[in-house]
Amino acid sequence: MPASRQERRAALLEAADRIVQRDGPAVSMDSIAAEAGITKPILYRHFGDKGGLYASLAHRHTDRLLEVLQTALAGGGTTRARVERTIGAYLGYLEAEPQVYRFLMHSTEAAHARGEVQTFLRRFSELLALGIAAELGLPPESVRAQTWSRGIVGMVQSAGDGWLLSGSRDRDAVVRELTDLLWGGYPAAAGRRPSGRRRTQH
Amino acid sequence: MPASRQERRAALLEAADRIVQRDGPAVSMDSIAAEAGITKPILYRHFGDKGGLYASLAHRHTDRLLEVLQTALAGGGTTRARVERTIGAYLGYLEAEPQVYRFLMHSTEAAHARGEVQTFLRRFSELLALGIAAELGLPPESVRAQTWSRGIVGMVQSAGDGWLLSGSRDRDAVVRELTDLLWGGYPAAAGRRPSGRRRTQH
DNA sequence: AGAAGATGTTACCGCTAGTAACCCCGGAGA
DNA sequence: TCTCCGGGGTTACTAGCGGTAACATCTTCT
Repeated sequence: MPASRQERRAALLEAADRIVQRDGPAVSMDSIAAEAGITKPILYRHFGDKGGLYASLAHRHTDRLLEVLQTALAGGGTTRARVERTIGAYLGYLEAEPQVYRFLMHSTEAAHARGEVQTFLRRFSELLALGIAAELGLPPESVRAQTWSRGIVGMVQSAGDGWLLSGSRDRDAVVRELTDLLWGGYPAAAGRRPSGRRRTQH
Repeated sequence: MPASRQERRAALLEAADRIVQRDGPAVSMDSIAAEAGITKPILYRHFGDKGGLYASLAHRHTDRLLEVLQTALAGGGTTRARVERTIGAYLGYLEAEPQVYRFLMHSTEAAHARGEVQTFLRRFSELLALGIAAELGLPPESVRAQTWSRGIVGMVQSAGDGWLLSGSRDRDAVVRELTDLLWGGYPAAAGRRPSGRRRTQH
């Protein structure tokens, strides 16, 4: 029955995932073990500690998401098209798996998974920074590109969060709004208005 | 000795703050009580539970920060000047009190304070949304303004985080970079480059 | 067959959040 | 002066958690 070590581990993660989705992230190791049909020490043999388990759990999800985003970003088309596609992919993921997202981002008890999420954000951010730097003809280590990429990542993440919270309205509309924002929509719109104090600046 | 109930409470928060700054956020209620020179049940009489204490603790800081940001945002000057001033105020706060910031945002154990931080972000975001809507002549409940404001808040927060992490370089440079990003610096710079696939788009 | 090692279990430890029960002391009423 | 009473304080406890040591069992190689 024990199959290979890898499969066993995968089965355990599967069980852990199931019960976390059902009972929320504030779940005891005993419960997880029970759901998997085994007892605690086995979990510890496989994952070291609770942090390790949650990290593995988070890793599966973030890895998949990273791949999706990477693909969306690397595809063809204009810069704007690629940005829109990537933001859309991210929001699509949120829409498809909101409970996973909430587990990763907002679970108060799953602070252990935080590290994986940070790593994910950092990795994607670095990726994006390289893309931006290349596109702008800046050196790959350009701090400007890094600041921008971190900012963009945070922007999409935060806006996506709010979007998810306020009962998902049309996804594409949000994607377009965010892209507009990146494309200078804010000062442009303000400059166009009479109440705006100045015209387009630079 | 017990002074008024309010003062007592403030003194307790002061003590809690002290020990959290010193020993990190993963601190037991016993330690906090000891630092305050009393015992546990008193803490519970004042704050209900650990979550309540951490929430109060967070509230003091977020309230102060919110006021700072509100002031910076509401001041005079061009739109861009006000944005720059507000971002600068935020980064200045991070620079001045990094350990407080880390406690609020990244402490794994202080997940209890999370709620307060969320509230803070939401409140400021709503404030900003109103400002944006007014400036753009949109209705106050405009979802576009809301998406933008959430996005901008997240952008600054995330970029600030990265900035703090990578040994604070010049703050004003980061402020300018972020403002540039909001003012359409990304497509503008990309459009100017030969490697960009197209000219300014839109 | 028998040793070795993986796999699983029971039973425990130490620590933490949270609480019940008591204690002590200052003041009001007789 | 004695007594009652209420609020600030403490001790001592419970329940449940993460984590581990020690024991049992089943497989497999020689």
